[in-house]
Amino acid sequence: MKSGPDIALVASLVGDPARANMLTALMNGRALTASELAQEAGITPQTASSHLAKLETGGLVEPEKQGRHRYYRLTDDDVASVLEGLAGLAARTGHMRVRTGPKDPALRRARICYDHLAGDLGVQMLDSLRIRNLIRQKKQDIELTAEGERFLAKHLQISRGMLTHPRRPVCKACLDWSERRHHLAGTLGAAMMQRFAELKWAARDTTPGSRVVNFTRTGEKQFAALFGSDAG
Amino acid sequence: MKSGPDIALVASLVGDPARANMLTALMNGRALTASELAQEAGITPQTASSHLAKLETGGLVEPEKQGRHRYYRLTDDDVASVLEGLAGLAARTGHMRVRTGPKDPALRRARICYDHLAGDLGVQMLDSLRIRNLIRQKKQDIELTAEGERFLAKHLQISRGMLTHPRRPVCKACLDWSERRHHLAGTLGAAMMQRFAELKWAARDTTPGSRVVNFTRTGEKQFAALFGSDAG
DNA sequence: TTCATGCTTCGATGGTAGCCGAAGCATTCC
DNA sequence: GGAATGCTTCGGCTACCATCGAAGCATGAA
Repeated sequence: MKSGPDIALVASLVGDPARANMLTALMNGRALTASELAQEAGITPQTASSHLAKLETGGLVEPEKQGRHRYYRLTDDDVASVLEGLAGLAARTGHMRVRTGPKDPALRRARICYDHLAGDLGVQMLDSLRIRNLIRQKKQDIELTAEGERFLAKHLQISRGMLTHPRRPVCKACLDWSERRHHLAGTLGAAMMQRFAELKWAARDTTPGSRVVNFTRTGEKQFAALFGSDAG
Repeated sequence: MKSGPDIALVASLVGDPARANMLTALMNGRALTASELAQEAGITPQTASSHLAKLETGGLVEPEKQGRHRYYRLTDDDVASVLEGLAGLAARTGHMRVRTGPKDPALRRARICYDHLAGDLGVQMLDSLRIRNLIRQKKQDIELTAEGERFLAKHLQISRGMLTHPRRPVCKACLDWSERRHHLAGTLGAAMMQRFAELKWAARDTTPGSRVVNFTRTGEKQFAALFGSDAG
């Protein structure tokens, strides 16, 4: 009767609390074992196994066998993007998973979204790039300008060649759930986040499962110098 | 301990097939009544009422009372965007929602879309009108040409004056889910469908809740003469 | 008023899916 | 080899929720 993609099937996968917790845990881009995901969701391994099998056939996660462990990761950042979108819808109705904890402000300020920077600083960065014509954005589509290439090479030692990937766009807009605006995804978003880490500007929170990104004092300065509202 | 929006709550709303069908029906941006949505989802009004209440508190749809009808529309395009994202994920796993039934071929051929003709014949009709310059189409916007007015008056006894409506456009392109192309909506689309019925060219299927439109033998001939690929 | 239509609430039912205990493979370590 | 770990499969239990019939409001028509 109806045709078109079966969104109910995918949505119901995310719709279960246990699976949703697993997926959210995977949003930091790292692969986790089945046991870790079980613990994250607060269920027994056998139940988790069932859930993970469903997520796998649904194409949301991908397994990687390693010894007697089975590591799972999100299939790609498209999945992450949809999850962030859902988070955005949930956020504005005020429905949070649990009461806002002490880490919440930090999470809103800077966090990992799959493999790129999200939160206040992530949005701010994309804004800055756009305003200074380093990228050109048409709704969801973003492309790097010649100026942008020079900027990246000069300040972050990122060359255009590093960013090419057979199945992933260089730039992509990802909707930020805490800011309700876009931040930068794609290989460029990933490369920049990686560079921030390498330069010791920022580091992921050490507590396992956390998505918080902590900026160092100097990192924050450097970041502000490049992408601050009064930069350029 | 967990923070962040409760994505499971929102996702589970979309995860139910009936609700997903309703939401997909609302994807064209138009508001539909509760009954229409019930019919779209293939459920009874009382079940639909329950679903719509949930969708409303979940912030996915917004009601608008009008007389004794209750029109629902998607809250905004953020919701639509997330639904598209989910559709994208579902599409690449090859999971389509195809409920094959005995009526299915008939439904694909000709059916009611709100109050106008949809399906293969609906798309064919719009194509024919466009090719013969009876209408002028710019993406979603369609306008009737002078030739078109003459054509309608001559062959279907439809005058321009019958089509004016305070809140509804004369012509509009409506995306056809079975053909994935546009068919004709608006007051003209409705008037033409009504005329087909009056002329006994076609009639809606008698089974309640069905959207199938059955063409009579002579009706099919007349329709083909006007809008067939070799017509004009 | 009386009737019809559109929608909602209530109550009961049934199917489905999440959940865990127990057992079964697979891999690694001793 | 045997033991331990990580994960999966199987079976049965339970809880939830979609579903519909019947009845109750609200609005509009006659």
